[in-house]
Amino acid sequence: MATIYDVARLANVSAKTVSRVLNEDGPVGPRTRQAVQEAIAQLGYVPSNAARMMRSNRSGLVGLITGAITAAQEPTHPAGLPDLLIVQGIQRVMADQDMTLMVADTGGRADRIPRLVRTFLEHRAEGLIYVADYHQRVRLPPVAGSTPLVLANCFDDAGTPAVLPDDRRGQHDLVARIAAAGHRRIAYLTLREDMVATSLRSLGYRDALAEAGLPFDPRLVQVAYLSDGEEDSRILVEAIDRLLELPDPPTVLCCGNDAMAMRVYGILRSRGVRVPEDMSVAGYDNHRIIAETLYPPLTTVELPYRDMGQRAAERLLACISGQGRDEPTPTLVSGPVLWRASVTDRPAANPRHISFNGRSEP
Amino acid sequence: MATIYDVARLANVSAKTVSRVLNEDGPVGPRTRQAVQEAIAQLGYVPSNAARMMRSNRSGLVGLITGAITAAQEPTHPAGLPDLLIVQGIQRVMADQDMTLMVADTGGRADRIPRLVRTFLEHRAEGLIYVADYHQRVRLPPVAGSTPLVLANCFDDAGTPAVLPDDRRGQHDLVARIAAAGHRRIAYLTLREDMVATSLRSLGYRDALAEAGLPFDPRLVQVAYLSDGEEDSRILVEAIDRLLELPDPPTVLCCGNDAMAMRVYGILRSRGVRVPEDMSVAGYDNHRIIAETLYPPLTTVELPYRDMGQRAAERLLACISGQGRDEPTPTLVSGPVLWRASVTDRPAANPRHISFNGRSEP
DNA sequence: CGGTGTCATGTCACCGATGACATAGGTGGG
DNA sequence: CCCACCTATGTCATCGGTGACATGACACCG
Repeated sequence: MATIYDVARLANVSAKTVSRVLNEDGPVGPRTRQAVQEAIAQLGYVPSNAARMMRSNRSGLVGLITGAITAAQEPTHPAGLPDLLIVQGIQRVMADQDMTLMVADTGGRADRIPRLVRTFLEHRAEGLIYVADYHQRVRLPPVAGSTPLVLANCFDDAGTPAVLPDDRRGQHDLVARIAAAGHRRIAYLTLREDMVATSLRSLGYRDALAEAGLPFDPRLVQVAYLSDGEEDSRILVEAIDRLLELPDPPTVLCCGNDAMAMRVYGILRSRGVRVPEDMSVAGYDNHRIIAETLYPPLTTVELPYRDMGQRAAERLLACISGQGRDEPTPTLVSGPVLWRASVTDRPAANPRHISFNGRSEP
Repeated sequence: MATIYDVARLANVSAKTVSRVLNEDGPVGPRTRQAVQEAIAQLGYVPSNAARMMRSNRSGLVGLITGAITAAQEPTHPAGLPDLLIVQGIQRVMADQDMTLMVADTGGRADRIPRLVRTFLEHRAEGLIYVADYHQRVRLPPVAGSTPLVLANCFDDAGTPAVLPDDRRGQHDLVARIAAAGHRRIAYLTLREDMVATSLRSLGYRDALAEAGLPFDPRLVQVAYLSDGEEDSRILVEAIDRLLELPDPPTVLCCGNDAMAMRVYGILRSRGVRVPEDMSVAGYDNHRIIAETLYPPLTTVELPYRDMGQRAAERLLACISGQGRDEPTPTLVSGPVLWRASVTDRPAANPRHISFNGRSEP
């Protein structure tokens, strides 16, 4: 690859003059500039960032560490790739700032993180972002040096700047909206209990009930986590059957995520329960391919991954420029409720108790 | 950040000796090595890749350009993010080779590509990969210099090395398997006709019919592309209704992708047609969150994105090392048929003609 | 006991760009 | 008319590593 000296020789000027043309530094005569630009074009010269960096000490690089890319293939996370939307949001902000994003993937193995961090430090990344695939607590090895770190979709105990989804508020907004639509018996099928999102959303659910003046009925809350295996839908089936058999059954099922809602559609149909005529269903995540393609389209809450990425990027840039005071408060990001046809606006006051028998259709 | 000279001073040796310890170059005395390592640890020293690169001329970087990350948000591509799996496959191979992947996103605007390429060249990336979000023909600006380029999920007219899904074979394998299961009337609901995948898969469909000794009936092939808008499901509904009204209706519907299959489930159910008892359904892509979560689970063809990424990465590495002769032949990658419960293994020989009336359930 | 390796380490130049400073004309004010 | 000043350009050192080569201290061999 051609160097600045090759250009200088071809244009019959000094390397410094070429540098001036490139960076619009000091004054350059019009015909000299012309000659230099022609030489650059002719040689296909592209300046070397490495050499530049040695003097300026600015790499223009930001490192991103995620388990997202690889984790998506693991059956552990059936939800798939939504966390990559975070990467998207980050990428966009960085591109606007002329920063280049370097992406590394843990391959699902946390023990690789130190090596990745080291690689980024070798490239003198100006900051690092760690993106988790779902809202969780993490414990990362300390980053050597003064390179700032921001956590996205996760947090730690060390007060590292973090950007998190506002699960409590999201579930609250959804349930509040559902209550406003006239529903009084609102069931909640939760994800695994040990997930951060589950406990936060449960709080949001109760917040909204209280605000709406509705009583909290523990029988309406069921843990119905589905991992990948098919047999696990048994848990979900049983949970739904229990709800349907209640003397005063719910008129709407809020699901832990959209994938669960999709299964719920199938299960309800196999019971002869129509969605939304007999039973409304709501999800969480706004996993669009599901929510928009299902029939009827699914009412859900946007999990604002892209916004979170954007906020994380902005927070990191603030840290890099040194302006951002290192407030340990996590940034909470909330998304809107997306009201679609899967939840009726005026539920029947007292829906008839629906009988069913096994999996056969009515 | 500490330099090699800081380490040298602290360890009372020359910088070169530190370099030797780091790279296990020439011989170093045991106590000297010890002292150097302690100094490195104490200072948290990390060597600068930029400085290293200036001499060795090896950056260890590979540039990846994609519209994937941003395009996923656009409503144009309801399929979402599967192409990111390609990135995943690439990432894995590169990590194994101690290469760092730099990812840039076009934000859906092709006019940004030259700038991104330039950035990568400034960083002296040793090779570039362009990843498209669906199988298509592209036209990229030429990459200045001798930096090799590989196309993934797309191809051009210039003979640039490319890695592509074997759509023809995939559809063939699926239809062949379905025919082997005893189906004789196999319908095909295609994606948009102008897509590369559509024409290739149509060929595969006909290949398989011919092999199985089944006649080709043009009435069984319907263009049923669904873009994002809801009203477009009308096209799909009409296509299905036409098929159901045939005097000799199909026993199985092959869909252009899994998302379409998901809609087909809903439409069939609204017609009182049971899946798979009355009608089998197959998809394409193995979009796992759909295929595995639907009830019944969806028979589909794996679109081997991850493999494609891997192959693209390997091909690029071959180009970089100069071994790989620049064969302009595209690499075709095929994925397996995933046989699940949505297609019956022994269809009724002559399924009764199913009557329906509008959207009401039976 | 001198020559010849080998080991352990140091010296120096160089990779490609740029900052600090120098220099050579031309221009205008006092 | 001379000097201060601006414009256009060049010179040189430097950033942080590493390759090429040098050096000093032993050890081994004939």
